[in-house]
This record gives sequence, structure tokens and C-alpha cells, in this order.
Amino acid sequence: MESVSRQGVRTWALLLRAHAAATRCMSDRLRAEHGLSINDYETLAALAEAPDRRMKRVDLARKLLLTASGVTRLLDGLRNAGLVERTGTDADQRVAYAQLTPAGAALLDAASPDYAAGILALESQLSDAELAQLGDILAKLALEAA
Amino acid sequence: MESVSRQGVRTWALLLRAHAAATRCMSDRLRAEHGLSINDYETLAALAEAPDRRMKRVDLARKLLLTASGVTRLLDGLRNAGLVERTGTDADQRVAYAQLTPAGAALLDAASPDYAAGILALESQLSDAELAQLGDILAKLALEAA
DNA sequence: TAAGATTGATAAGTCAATCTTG
DNA sequence: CAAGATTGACTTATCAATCTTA
Repeated sequence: MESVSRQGVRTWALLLRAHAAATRCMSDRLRAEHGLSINDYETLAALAEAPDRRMKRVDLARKLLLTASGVTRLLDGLRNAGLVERTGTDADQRVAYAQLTPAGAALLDAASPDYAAGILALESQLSDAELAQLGDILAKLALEAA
Repeated sequence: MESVSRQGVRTWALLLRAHAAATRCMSDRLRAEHGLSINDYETLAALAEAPDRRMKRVDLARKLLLTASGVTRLLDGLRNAGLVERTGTDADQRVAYAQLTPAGAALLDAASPDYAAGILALESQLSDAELAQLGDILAKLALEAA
């Protein structure tokens, strides 16, 4: 039986800390300037890139790593703020779509520079090589999610 | 003005996903087998390593990256479960200590193999070199927390 | 029956305000 | 007043159960 290495424990702890630091930084920025959570922003951004600016809730859940009910509650908030709306479906009456509204698109545009600044704050701490390495290594761990 | 790179966006997204995957894996394990959250476990482990098996709440907050009130509520739960107790302080009447109980130490021992298995599941996806690299790079990002 | 979506109860943490002690 | 700790109100997400449609 293989045992846990000191490096394993160290890296685990640092993954928790780095994530906490990065998300706190990003969250404070988006919240203060635009009243958006990270998932709010990611949702608007995902919709903006989707065909017709709309997505199925199911696909949104997968993309954001949320449960179905998490998506419902997230979209409730965005809908109350007028940033998304639920649009009628085509064929299958079970699926609901979330569609970006003009107001949502406008807020996304306004928030994007701050989001970019958050990412920049992160990548500016690393060299280009380190950034790429980090991405490659994290990609192996993220696969576990599937 | 320097702009965000594609790598920056990719790495940011992967940091979120890898963290979500890793903590979900660890959390499910500890929760199902021992009824502990990750922070519950980290708290018991921190106390076990501390002198006299006790720590100030303030220090616990720093260690766990929680606010003062977060620590209060975390310890409420552990205390109700009989895993920690608040011990009288020595000099400064303001500071409260959290002390590991025998029951807490026993549960920590019981949960440790599962915690180790969670870390092992993570590190087994990487080579030794990658694990060390990941730790070094995350350390740079985690500094931001301070 | 199964898939998508929602709801009620709950968990875990935050912030702002407050209390106590130094 | 400042520091440590707690409490109340709130946010965000989960799970389990339920409703609707395929």
C-alpha cells in the first residue's frame, strides 16, 4: 500500500488556499462593482457565447458544476434582476432555456473588464511557463470531475 | 495595458474545476464515513498537532481561512458532537481556546485513513515531479491570501 | 419509467452589529 | 478605543421529494 507523501499533503493544503485566495479576490471585485457572484458572471458569459444567447438548464449545470436545483436558484436571482429570461422551448416541453436579456448582455460587458482584471491579477504572479504548466497539471485533476 | 491571455482564462477555469472535483471527492468521503466536513477534519487535525491539543480561536481562523464567526459556528458543531471543548484561558480573559477531547482524537484517528485516501487519490493522478511543481506554483498564488 | 425542473428543509459560511475584556 | 468572540440576518448551495412531460 502506497502512503501519502509530504508533498501530497502540502499540495492539497495549497490547492485549498490558492483557490480561496483567488476566488475571494475575484468575488469581492465583481460583487462590489456589479453585484454579481462568480457564478452569476460565469452564467452570463456562458450564455453570451452560446448560440442564440441561450442554453438549457441541464447544460448550464454541467458547465458550472452545479446541481439542477442550484441552477434553478441561480437563475431565479438573475431573472429577478432582469438579466436572463426563460424562453419557451421548441420541441421537448420538459427543457427550459435561459436566455440572456439585453440588460444581461450590457451588465456582462460592464463587468468583463473587472473579471479580466481578476484573472490578470492571478496570472501576473506567474511566468508564462508556470501558467501553462499549472493549467496542464490542473487539467489532469479536473478530469476527475467527470 | 497588458491583456488577459487565453492561458489565463483556461487556467482560471481549471483551478475552479480542479478544486471543485478534489473537495467534492474528499468531502463525500469524510461525510459518508465519519459525518465530518473538510473543515471539521482540518480543525481536529490542527488541534491534534498543537501544544496541549488546543488552539486559540483566532489562530484557528487564520489557519482555516475562516472569519471569526465562521470559527464560532464550526466549533459549535464540533462541541455539540463532543469532539472539542472550550477550555478556560490562562491570562487574557478575552481569548477562548478550543481543545480536542478524547472522543475528538479518536474520531480523528478513525477518519485519518480516509483523509489520506482522498489525498492519495489526488496525487496518484500526477507524477512526483508534477505534484511538486503544482505545489510550488500554488504556493505563489496562495501568498495573495495574506 | 426516466429526464428536466422545482420546492422545502438544511448546511456552512459571510457581514454588520454587539458584548466583554484589555 | 481595540481585540476576541458571539449573534442575527442573509447568501449560496446541497439533498430528497415531488411535479410534469417524453
